[in-house]
Amino acid sequence: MVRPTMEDVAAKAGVSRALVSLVMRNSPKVSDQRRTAVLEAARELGYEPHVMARALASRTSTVLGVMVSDLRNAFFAEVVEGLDAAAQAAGFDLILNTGGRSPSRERAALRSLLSFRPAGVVLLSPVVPASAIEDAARQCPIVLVSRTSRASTVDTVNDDGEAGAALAVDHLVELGHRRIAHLDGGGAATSAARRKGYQQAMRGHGLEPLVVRSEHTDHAGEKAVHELLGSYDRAGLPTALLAGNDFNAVGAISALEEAGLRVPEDVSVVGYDNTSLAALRHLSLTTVDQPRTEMGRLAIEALLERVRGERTEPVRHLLHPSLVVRSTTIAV
Amino acid sequence: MVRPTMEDVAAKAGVSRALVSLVMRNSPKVSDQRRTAVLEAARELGYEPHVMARALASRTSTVLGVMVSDLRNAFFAEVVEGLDAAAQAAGFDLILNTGGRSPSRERAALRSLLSFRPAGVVLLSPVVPASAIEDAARQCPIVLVSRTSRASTVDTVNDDGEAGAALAVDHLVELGHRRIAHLDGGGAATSAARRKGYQQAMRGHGLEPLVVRSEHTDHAGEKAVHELLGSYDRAGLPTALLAGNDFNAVGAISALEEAGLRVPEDVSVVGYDNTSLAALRHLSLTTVDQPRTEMGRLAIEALLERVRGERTEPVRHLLHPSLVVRSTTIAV
DNA sequence: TCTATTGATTAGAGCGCTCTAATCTTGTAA
DNA sequence: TTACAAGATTAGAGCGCTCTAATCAATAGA
Repeated sequence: MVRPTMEDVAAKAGVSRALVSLVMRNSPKVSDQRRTAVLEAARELGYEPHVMARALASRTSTVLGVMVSDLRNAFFAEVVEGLDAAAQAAGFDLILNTGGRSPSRERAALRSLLSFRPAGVVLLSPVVPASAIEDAARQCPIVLVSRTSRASTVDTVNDDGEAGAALAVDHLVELGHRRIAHLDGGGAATSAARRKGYQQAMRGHGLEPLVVRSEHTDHAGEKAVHELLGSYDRAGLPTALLAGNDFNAVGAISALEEAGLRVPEDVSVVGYDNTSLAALRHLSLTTVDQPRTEMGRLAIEALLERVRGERTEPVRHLLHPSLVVRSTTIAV
Repeated sequence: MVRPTMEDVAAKAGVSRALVSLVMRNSPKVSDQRRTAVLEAARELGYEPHVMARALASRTSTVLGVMVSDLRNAFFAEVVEGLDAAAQAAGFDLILNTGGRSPSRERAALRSLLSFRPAGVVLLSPVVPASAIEDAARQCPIVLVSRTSRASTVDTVNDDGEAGAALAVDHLVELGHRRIAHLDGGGAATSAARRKGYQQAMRGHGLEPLVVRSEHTDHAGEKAVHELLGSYDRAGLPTALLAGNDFNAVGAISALEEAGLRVPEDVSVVGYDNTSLAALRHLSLTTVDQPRTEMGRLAIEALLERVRGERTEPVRHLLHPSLVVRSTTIAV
């Protein structure tokens, strides 16, 4: 289990440790002859540079911290995939943590990430207070995904939830719907924008908004529909629902079908996020797509710009969502 | 962005660096008076030990590498959650990579993990050849999840796919089904065991196995059902399907319903993995549950046993799956 | 009073690397 | 032949920490 060091490679190749270091960093100022000899020795010994020692000596890190609230949520998992792809492409490695939507656990997770002295940290929909984020930003560049910030030291990557919700409302109105309810995402960081976009779009069409408080789970979606069913008779029921996210939409669909209402014939349903769930032929959910891979890419990009000192002004990426029309929406 | 070091804390507290080191490691041989002073100084400066420097100096790592083939698969994402929880509890951090089911990318990912000199590495359903894994095992303890190995240097954590498939078959037979087809998982590492368990269970019940080649995606599930529909007339069609995993099952259900067959009235369907997908009320898929959190926990435990030198013999965890009966299976 | 003894503290080397500055080689121009 | 520039190589300090061994202080025993 004891791995060779640069010293071993140097001895084997008959050169100095410094020369091996130069070769390992692809320095151009090494003769071809020596380079070959060093590479050969390294290969024979199975030598690979020790990333941590390198980080310590060079005072630069190739590690990026990622805190994700919950990997079980397909949306987050897919953003992490995007982060990973972008990080790998840039030669960075991710150290990953989950915070479980608990402020105290998130705090510990963040502290743990920072103790690696990472080049930067990505926080995926964190629930810690803004002050904790600003404290962290004093230690290394921070990018927030799916959460906004006013601090000039942190960058943010979000989808334009207002636009996304409006997209969905426009689509439904175009299909002739007029009674369109929104199942609100509750405490989720993205809820406010989606709700606002919904309300504005409704009013823009001269329609009355109807917001039902809910959460980003399928169970909450069911409950919200039950509430609606309890409050309205069949004729007064909304003909379309804009759910807070895909999970919520699936729950809503369940409850509707259980109540004998067909989707989309009786009620149209639109989700949000376009998770892999929505794409399943079996569900074929009309939903608003957030470009997750792109979000991951932009987050890494923003981080690296700060790392390289290319920028000190904050950047606020507001990605344009797009509507993916599938089978859960239909003309009224 | 320049963070305080142990030296700074020592200066502020008026003690030596070594003493600060002792305090940071909770050594009992420090007087209460000094401990308080050091802790106070650390707090004021916002000092946190540098994990990498610590790793280098102590020649021990608190980092565990994790390579996951694909985070989009909810099963893997949930195992990673389990790994993270167990690692956090033991004071370890995860560095995470994706390999994208490509041997070359997995190789690079693994190399990248090893260059951190981690205490151990967890490989989640890797597709690299066994030799690459054994090479890695020469550098640090390796645990394989959802993949078997004969090497005495690597530990494995798997669910008992044979037992799981048999559980499903038994359930279906008990419901009166006799024509039960299996949609095979193709190249996936877990496929062979599930197929074997299915075949043995079928023969055990005096039934003829029928294996349809498929993959672990919903699209492949649809295709497999189309094949079945093309090969059998309505009367000869299997009355039950055991899919390779949940995604595959969902695809199969779609195709069945599209063909005018109701699930479960006409055809019962059983999935595998019990991903969050299966639990959605809307699908309510009968499926075989793998204890993912437990798998993550056992993987970390096995790793740490090797790290601590408590064990050199390989361990082969074969977890007992359980059947979760929901709404996609019914008596014939 | 002097020496053990115990517990608390610290000096200093070293982990595996990078980086600056110094040194060693060549080739070339005068 | 000498001087010098340019390129190739290396010595050595240092990154922030741990760890061993040494030192120091305070108490106890003779």
